[in-house]
Amino acid sequence: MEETVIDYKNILNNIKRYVSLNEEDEQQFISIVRTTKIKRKQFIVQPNFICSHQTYVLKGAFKSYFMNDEGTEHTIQFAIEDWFISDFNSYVNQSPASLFVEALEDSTVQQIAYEDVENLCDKNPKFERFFRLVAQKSFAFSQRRVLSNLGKSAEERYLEFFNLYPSIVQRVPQYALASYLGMSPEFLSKIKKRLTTKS
Amino acid sequence: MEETVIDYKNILNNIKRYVSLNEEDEQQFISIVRTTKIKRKQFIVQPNFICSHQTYVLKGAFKSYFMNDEGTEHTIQFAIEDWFISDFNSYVNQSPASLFVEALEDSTVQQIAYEDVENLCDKNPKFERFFRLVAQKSFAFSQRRVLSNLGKSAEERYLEFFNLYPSIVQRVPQYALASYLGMSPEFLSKIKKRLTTKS
DNA sequence: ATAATTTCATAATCCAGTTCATTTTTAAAA
DNA sequence: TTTTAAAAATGAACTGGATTATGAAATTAT
Repeated sequence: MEETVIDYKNILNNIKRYVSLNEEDEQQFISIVRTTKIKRKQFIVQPNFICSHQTYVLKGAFKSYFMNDEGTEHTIQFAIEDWFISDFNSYVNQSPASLFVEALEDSTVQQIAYEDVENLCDKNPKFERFFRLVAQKSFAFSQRRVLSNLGKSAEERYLEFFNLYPSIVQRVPQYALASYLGMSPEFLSKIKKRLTTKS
Repeated sequence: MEETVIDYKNILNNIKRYVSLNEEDEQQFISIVRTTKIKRKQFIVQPNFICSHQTYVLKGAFKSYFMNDEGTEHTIQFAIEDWFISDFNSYVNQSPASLFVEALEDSTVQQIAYEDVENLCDKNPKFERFFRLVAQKSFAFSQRRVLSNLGKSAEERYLEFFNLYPSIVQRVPQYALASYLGMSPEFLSKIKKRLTTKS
């Protein structure tokens, strides 16, 4: 038999970085959270289906990626513990997704549905505030990331990512990382060799 | 003597795409808006200064750009009538900007200050909602833009931009557009020639 | 108007990164 | 454990787009 004590501490702490919550607020939020196990290689978002949930990673690892007409995979984001992941465009507009979101390991996630979130925001302005701040910070963060890569060579991009997220580099397949960093897997391989033989 | 009847219709309609406003809401919002004229080549945001306002373009055109260590200009965004522009990362975190925002023409803008916005959101949940939705949509939009350029050649990126924003192509300097599209001005010139001689 | 400054066009050369083809290593499945 | 499949490494040949340089055209300022 499997242990099923569900832990809301992490996701609640995440929220509390932006707004303070009392006991009742916490209960309101918990009531819309659904905890699920996801097997490696399983998809939680797929193109043409509407992305109905935001997913918080309690344990495990995911990648989101776009597949273009030629069938080339373009990695958009990685998510490990304490990160959110989704096809945000599909989620916000409740329109068909263009991304895959796939588990890279057996994982446990906590999901909240679009409608429940909207209702919660309606009912309790603290959450309206939380989701405003999160969206703003996420947008700001994504712009900062664009900036920090501007004019950088492939090697510089790899080094920057390695310094920021060493644990992710170990954990995800190298071809997915190459794709995320905007280079071919062969070239990333070459870079890594250059770096190890150099030092 | 200069005419100074200030027009709030446009910026209010922009808000009303997301939330409905009664007379009092409108007054609340108008009270924090400041209308200013900006001369061509004037900066409204500069690196190391905190970006204290969001700027709505009532008339005119702007670009935001990043200058890297080698002094190369990287255009991030254009804004013409009915667009907002700022260094959003600096604005949201009230941290020093890394972008320039510069007027490309003599312009008229309407600005709202960070603190006033936060107070307004506190006071009136409609605006909390509005700024949540805007941030979410902006983030979603920026992600969509990234996707639509993935795996595209320089020519395809130019064509896509041209189809979406023909008026901007006419209005902004070509080197700035090239920089926005992530190519050298020489190469954009080559592309345009290729396209005109082809047809 | 006209001088000064930006912006745009064109062409030759060059290189960072891709593509393709093969081999080796690692990990999943049975 | 063995089999099978997926991922990583390696190297040779190639290319999209950058760089550099120079002149022409268009704006802006005087």
